[in-house]
Amino acid sequence: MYTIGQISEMFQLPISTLRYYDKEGLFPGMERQSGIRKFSDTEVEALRVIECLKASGLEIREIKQFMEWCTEGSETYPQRKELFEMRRKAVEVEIEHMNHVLDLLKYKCWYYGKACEDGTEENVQSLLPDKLPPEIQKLYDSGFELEK
Amino acid sequence: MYTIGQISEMFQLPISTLRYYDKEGLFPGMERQSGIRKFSDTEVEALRVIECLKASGLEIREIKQFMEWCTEGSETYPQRKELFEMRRKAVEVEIEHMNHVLDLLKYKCWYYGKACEDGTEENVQSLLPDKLPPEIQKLYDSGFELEK
DNA sequence: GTAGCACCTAAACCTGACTTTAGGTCAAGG
DNA sequence: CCTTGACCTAAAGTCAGGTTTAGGTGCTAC
Repeated sequence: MYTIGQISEMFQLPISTLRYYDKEGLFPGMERQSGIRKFSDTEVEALRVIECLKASGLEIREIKQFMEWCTEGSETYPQRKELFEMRRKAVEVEIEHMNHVLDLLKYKCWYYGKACEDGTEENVQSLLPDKLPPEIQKLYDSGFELEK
Repeated sequence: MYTIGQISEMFQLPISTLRYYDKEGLFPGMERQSGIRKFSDTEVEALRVIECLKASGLEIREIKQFMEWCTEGSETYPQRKELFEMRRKAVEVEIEHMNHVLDLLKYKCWYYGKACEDGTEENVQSLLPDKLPPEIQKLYDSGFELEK
C-alpha cells in the first residue's frame, strides 16, 4: 500500500494529476483510510495501463470506461480485448506516420547541412525534385507520404 | 497560385485552421490580392514543413520562429539546421517510446485473448511475472521500459 | 436585382488535461 | 501548545490549438 506522495515519486507525476485522475474515475474502488487514498498494486498496475493508453491517444473518459469494465468481471473481456486491438492498430499507424516525419526531418538536416557548407540554398534547391543523392532522395520522397 | 479553399482541399485542413495559422504568423510574406490570400508554392512547402514540425511536437510559436528565420536569409541556416537536428532526436526518442507502448498493447491483446478463451483471467495471471511464453514475456518486460 | 458562393475580419467560444487557490484535517516533534 | 508536513476538497484558473459567430465584400448566374 502506497500514499499519493509515494506514487507521485514512483511515476514522476504531480500529486495534483493523481487526484485529478481519481476524480475522473480512473481508480474505481480505490481504498481510503479516514479520507486518505491508499494506492495498492491494483492502482499501480492501473497507472501503468493509464500511461500506456494515454500514449496510444486515448482520452481520459475512454480510459475511465476501460477501468469500469475491469470492475465488471469476465463479461467485459471481449470489450477490453477489442479496445487493446484498436489501440494497437492506431499506434502502428502512428509509428508509421512518425517514420515518415523522421525521414523528412533527416532530409531537412541534410539540406541545411549543405546550405551551411555552401552559404546558400541555391545549389541544393537546384537538385529538386529528383536529382538528389540516392540516399537523400529516398528521405525526400518518403516525406511526401505524409500528404496521403 | 492557390486560394485558401484549394489549399484546404489539398491538405485536408479546415479553412479556419489555415486562417488561424496565418494569423499566428506561419506564412510571413504571403501575398494578397485585394484582401484575398494567395498561396504560392512557398506556402505549400511551408505547410508541408508545418505539418512535419507539428507532428514532431513543436508548438505553433516555435514554428513561427522557424518561418521567420526562413525570411532572414543565409544568416539563419545554422539555427534552422540545429532546429531540425533537435526535432530529429526528439522524434527518434518518441518512436522508441511508442514501440514500448506498442509492446505493452500487444501483450494486453494476448492477455485478453487468453482471458476470453478461458473465461477467466486467473490462468494467465498465474504466469506473472516471469512464466509467460517467451514471445509474450518479451512484450511484457518491454512494457516496463516505459517507467524509465 | 437578388441569390448564392467564396472569400474576409475581429472577437467570442470551446475542449481536454491539468494546475492553482483557498481553506481545512490530522499526527508527530520541539 | 503550536508549528510543520502530508494529506484532503471544491472551485476557479490556465493553456494550446483550434472553431464558431456575426457581420461584411465582391463576383457570377438566373
